[in-house]
Amino acid sequence: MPKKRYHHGNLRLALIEAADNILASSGIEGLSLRKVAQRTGVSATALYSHFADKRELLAELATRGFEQLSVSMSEQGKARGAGESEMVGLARGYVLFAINHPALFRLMFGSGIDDLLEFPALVSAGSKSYAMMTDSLAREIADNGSTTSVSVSGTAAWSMVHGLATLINDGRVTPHTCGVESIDEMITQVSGMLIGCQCTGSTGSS
Amino acid sequence: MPKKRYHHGNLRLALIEAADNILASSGIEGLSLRKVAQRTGVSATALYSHFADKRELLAELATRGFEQLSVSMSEQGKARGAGESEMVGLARGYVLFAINHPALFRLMFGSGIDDLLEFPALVSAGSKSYAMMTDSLAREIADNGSTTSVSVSGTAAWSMVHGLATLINDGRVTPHTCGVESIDEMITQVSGMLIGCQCTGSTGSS
DNA sequence: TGTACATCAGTGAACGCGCGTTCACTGATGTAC
DNA sequence: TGTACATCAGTGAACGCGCGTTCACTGATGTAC
Repeated sequence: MPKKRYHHGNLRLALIEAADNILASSGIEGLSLRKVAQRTGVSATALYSHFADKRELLAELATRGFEQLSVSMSEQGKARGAGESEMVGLARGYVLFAINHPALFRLMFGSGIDDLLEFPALVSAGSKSYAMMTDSLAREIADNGSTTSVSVSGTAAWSMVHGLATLINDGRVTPHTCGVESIDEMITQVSGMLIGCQCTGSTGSS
Repeated sequence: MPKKRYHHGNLRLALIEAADNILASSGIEGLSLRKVAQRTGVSATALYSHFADKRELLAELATRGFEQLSVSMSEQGKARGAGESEMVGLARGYVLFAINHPALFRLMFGSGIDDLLEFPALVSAGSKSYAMMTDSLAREIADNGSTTSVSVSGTAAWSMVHGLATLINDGRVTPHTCGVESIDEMITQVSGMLIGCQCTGSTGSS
């Protein structure tokens, strides 16, 4: 590929990757179209041949983020240690993705994109991680004969995992506050409590 | 109090309240000093007699937010239903605060303020909610003779409650996806699983 | 009680900045013949 | 194989905007005497 051509070749992909890098290093508020263009070595407006506007670029980033999240979850789900439930593996994949891509994770879940319902690919990619968790959980529950409903357990599991990821990224919990040695141990210990949850159910009566 | 005076009387408080209203209605990205001044009926720069810069105002908002959060938790902790553990009450107070003040909640935990360690009042107010949870949890655990460490249980509990609040605010879970009738039932059901967690501990061996 | 004066809360014009987006354009490319 | 031409990716100047912050200032206030 020669050094300088008028046509880029695959500008769309190059723009996405540049945006991804800027997002990772400067956060969502540091991500401007002008910086994306500059890093790609292209005029500030070349981007409009590939995206309608900024929101469309952000939606693309978020969609790809959800795909990476699913990959991370299923990888860790397969690679889990002996005696660990699949749920713990998925949880580890979820949290590891979040702490390796904090700004992207924030973009995916935060209100960074106004009307995300306008982007069906984003919505469906987003649902996939939840489905992976609840499917796995349904299997565990069936094995255990628990009485707790899958949808409540699924919400609780997703909440715990998502909350842990968020609190770590925001610096609110650390291995030190959790009384363990490493982030990895924190993930394992906390997500290990998930199975305990759906075995015993709530102690609240009423 | 006469209608128009050169000196406001309590401009600092009025600015904080205006900022709070704008935050609630327009979100963090819609909150500018000029709008705060305009809503307060004061020149754009009057604010600088009371705050060093925008960050200081945001830090004040977040600090007050944490104080409100603590109040909500202890109120709901006291008002909990018969048979419910204190933990469930605290969790309900936490989530209700979050969904009643979504933008403020995001400011408090998100990375909206650059160097929040510079604001000791904010840091200590922020720690209080966590302490309330872990203290309550420590009491429950002592009652139950569980073997799980308080710090791991505390992290797990906070994670679940914080995650639920966040996912509700981001529109990722709803009563419908959770298979229940109302937000309130969702809070009760999900946070009710907390006690189950610290009773049984992890099933993971290793 | 009346006056002089220091204090400082609030003013208003102005600054420089980076932003997303528009517009008419230019030039490289691939295809039809 | 060579040429004409339609396509459209990428250009560059310009737009209007709202922003945080600065600066020298003004005028209300409370206090000392």
